[in-house]
Amino acid sequence: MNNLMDQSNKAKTVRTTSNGWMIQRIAKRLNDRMEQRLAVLDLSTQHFPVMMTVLENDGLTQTEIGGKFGMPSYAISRALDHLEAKGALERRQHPTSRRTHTIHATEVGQKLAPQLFEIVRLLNEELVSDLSVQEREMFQKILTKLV
Amino acid sequence: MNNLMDQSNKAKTVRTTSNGWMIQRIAKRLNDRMEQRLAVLDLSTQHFPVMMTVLENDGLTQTEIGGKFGMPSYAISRALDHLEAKGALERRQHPTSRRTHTIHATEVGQKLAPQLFEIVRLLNEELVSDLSVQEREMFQKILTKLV
DNA sequence: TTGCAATTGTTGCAAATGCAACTTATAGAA
DNA sequence: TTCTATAAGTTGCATTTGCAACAATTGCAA
Repeated sequence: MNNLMDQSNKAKTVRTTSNGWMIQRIAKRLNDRMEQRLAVLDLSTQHFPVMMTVLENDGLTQTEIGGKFGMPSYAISRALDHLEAKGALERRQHPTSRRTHTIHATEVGQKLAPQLFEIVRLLNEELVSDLSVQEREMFQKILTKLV
Repeated sequence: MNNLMDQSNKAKTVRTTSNGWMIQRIAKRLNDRMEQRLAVLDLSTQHFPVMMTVLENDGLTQTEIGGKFGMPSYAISRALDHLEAKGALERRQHPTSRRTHTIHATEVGQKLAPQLFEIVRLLNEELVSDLSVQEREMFQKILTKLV
């Protein structure tokens, strides 16, 4: 009986102090909000990092894109299918390798950029709205260390 | 042309400074490791919070469990199906409401508790292993504020 | 020069998930 | 007392995702 009280207390301690659990909670909330805002642009959080990576580096291969943030090739392929279908990106034949594509933003894709940046800015602002300036600086420093 | 350089630089800035993006990266890594460790116990990250909630509060209804951490009823139902099938939890008839269940940990479920606590402890330790004591304290304080 | 292990990317299929419709039951307004 | 809106929970179905098999291609060791 005392042992069950121990377990109950431990479970409560996990819920209230586990950094991992809190990060998951926060990440889920962020992801849900991100999905909402991206849906308006006919995008999802699967498309977003691909789009952003190509906006930063025009001409990467699919393997390189996936390598930038750990997304498997089948998911890259599917995200590109969607982004290509909506005219935001295009696959081009690699100059020297017939089995490889290079991925390029189109004008449509470039026009998405400011909207994506704005979504990011707003969600990040909302995320830290209750933190002091010092806490914000420390938070970013720590996150940078953990990534 | 200059505008494309701007967008490329902005995309890079997002990648390297966005708290939201970094949180998503960290959360994904944590989730992946959690899935790995839970798989050994024939559990997933969908089952974990349900199990932990019941270990903390024996006898909650499904609606109450879902309300604790924002999990929809159909997902609670499915997680309970699995946990019940593996003998870790049991649904009981609510004493005064025929359409409601109360959820209880079984002995099998209670035996899972120390293993779950240990998984949490190890992953949390690994998470902050590169942080100083001061950074760890600040990090937890900030996360508690953001949740 | 040749052969094969590895690479790049795609896709079929099974499993998981999101959603809405559904059933049974109940609280409370009329 | 009766009726209905809401509640608790389940599940069918469409969509998404994970995985592994696959085709075409290439780099490099033998």
